Amino acid sequence: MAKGTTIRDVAARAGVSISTVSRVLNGFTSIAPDTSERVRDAIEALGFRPNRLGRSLKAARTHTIGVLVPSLRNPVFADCVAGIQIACAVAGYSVLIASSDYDAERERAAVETFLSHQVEGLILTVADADDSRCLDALDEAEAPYVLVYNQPCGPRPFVSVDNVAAARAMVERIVALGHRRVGMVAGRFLQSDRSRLRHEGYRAALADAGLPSGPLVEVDFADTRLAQHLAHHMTTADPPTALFGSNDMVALAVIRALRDLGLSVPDDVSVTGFDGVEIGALVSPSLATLVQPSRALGEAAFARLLDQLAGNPAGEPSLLAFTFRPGESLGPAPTRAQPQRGHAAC
Amino acid sequence: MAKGTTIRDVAARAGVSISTVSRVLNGFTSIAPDTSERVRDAIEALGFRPNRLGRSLKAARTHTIGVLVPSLRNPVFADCVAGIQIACAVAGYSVLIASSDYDAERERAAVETFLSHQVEGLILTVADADDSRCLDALDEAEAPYVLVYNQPCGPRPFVSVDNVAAARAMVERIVALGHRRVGMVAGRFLQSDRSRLRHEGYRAALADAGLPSGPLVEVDFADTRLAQHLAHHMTTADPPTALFGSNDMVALAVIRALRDLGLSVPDDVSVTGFDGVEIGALVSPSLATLVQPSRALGEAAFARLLDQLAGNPAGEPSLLAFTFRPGESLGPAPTRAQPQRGHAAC
DNA sequence: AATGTTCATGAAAACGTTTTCAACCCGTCA
DNA sequence: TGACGGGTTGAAAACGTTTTCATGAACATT
Repeated sequence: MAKGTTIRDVAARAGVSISTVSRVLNGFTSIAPDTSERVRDAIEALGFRPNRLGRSLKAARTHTIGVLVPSLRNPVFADCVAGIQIACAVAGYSVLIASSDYDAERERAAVETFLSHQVEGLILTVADADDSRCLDALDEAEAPYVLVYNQPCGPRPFVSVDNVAAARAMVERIVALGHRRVGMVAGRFLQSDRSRLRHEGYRAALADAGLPSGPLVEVDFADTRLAQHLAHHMTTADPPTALFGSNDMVALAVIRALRDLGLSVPDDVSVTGFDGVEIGALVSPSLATLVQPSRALGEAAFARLLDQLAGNPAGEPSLLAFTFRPGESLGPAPTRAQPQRGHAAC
Repeated sequence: MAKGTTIRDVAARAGVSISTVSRVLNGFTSIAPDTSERVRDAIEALGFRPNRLGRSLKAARTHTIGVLVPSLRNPVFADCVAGIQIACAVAGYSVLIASSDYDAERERAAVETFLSHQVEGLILTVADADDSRCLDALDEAEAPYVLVYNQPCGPRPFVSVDNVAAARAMVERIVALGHRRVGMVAGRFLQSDRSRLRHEGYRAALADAGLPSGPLVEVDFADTRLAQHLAHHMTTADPPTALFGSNDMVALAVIRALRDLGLSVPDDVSVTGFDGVEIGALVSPSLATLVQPSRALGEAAFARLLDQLAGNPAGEPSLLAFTFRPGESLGPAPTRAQPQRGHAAC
């Protein structure tokens, strides 16, 4: 296709009008068999590829959605996007993608761009689904969207697991193994409402068990000095025997940091994650975690969006089931006889 | 913006023609200050957002690129896409994304879709850059593109590391540690020309050292029965003492499989990877690997594409530097006294 | 006072489609 | 034979922009 073959060229070559070409392209009305064939030949010969800009402009349908996630570098989002892609490919939708890096301003910018592209809908994970300028913008523009991973209190459509219940389930398992002092290492609450909700579940589970909340360490998502932060809490008189990571990436970093501190997982400290990224099962010690069905979440989000596009009302809450995945990183609480210290020498 | 505010509405409200609105929007020609302000007010009041379809159609510029990778679930690609996204955001480009799942037919389909969207260029990783229908299609359409990770023999523009040299460097380090029998676990050659090139480097390094090539295990990317395949090779009379994985995901799976076989890494068998995905540094044993600058590759690919779009000629080869990252998975060859067997009992 | 020059603006064409409307050709039915 | 109807087709409008061209006004130059 020599850089700009248009429907007009096809029409000329086939000796018909552009209307006819358009018709064989979209094929709803009846056309004479030989005409159809001539047109098809011309299309083939010229390597004609319809220009979606023209088509979309006229038809007011782009068959394109926008997907916004905090970062593709967290496998949980990459997996979800993969799910979305699969569903989109099947349904004939294209995907515009952007990452916010957990930043509200970049969320805004991305949404703005998506809207100018006339996407038919959006799937997104935002920092805070109950207080989000970009979601306000979407509401005002009356643009269909579905949140994924976010679990707002408000009426916004979302697909996720029940974060509070899931975190609670996780912590209950920790407690059941005899741990009495359980800390949490969480992604920044301001950057992740999920982190906040999981903390809520964590506290509830501990409260139910009559246990105090352990230390809470809030960390940035790409924090390289995690060991230092942890050291502070692990060298007290009564350090936690288990740490609940608000997501798998955090949990894996925690395990690494503990090892750097000379602590053994799970012999000295147990660590659990949240998300169920595939890699957690491959590492050693394997990561005990709470599995979200990431790919299914993506697919469900898209299905939900299609529903909205079809004009169906919002529908039910869309909470998907989570599961627990056991792993070597979670063991019974160590006997209290000899609390471990951070460094052998002191 | 009430679902369809157009430049015409803005013009009407501001009491000017649409040409004038367009001009303040794009702002190259001079306009009277008060006119400009009135228009700007109208835009603000109506929440007007220019429709890119119209704009792109007329201007023949979409400011959009297409990105095609085998799978976002492999962090090496996710990282690269993240790099592309950063560069795109800076340059004001939008990103259409698709995954091929290592399948040539899906590569075709994705490229076809991208072209119909009138992307200005593409960045892609294909199964085989020297024999690819989808690249042929791009060449024929005269669409600008840059390969990333692929390293074709032919004249196609690419950005990557030198796979052969990098694999060779990796294997030289293995050999330097006393390993005499080095196997390779590789992604399917048909699905990954990188895998093929790395195998080439592996063989060259062994040949240089006067060593025979060890067993080669080709695996699918989502192979769950890796342990079975490996068992076959690890239970011979003279099993390899080191395994070179063609990428980090494979290497991590190998480590896991070896553990399932009752073998210790690195005491019984050393394992190395290729890619340098972040997670490899977090796991235990940490993965010795050859680091590709994935994010930089993405950024460089986009820079290169921009160059092409600006009409600059192809330019130099674009081979980025790789580095070696040590890790616990690679140790000295075990003394040959007592070759390990797969299972304790037999 | 006549003639340029510049500046600000509007009218209209154009981008590549889809879609409405009308027209034509043919055969069928009364 | 004349009206009717279905099956095919074309002409032209429309989608929301950008851009060319033309116009008029204000101003400076002779």
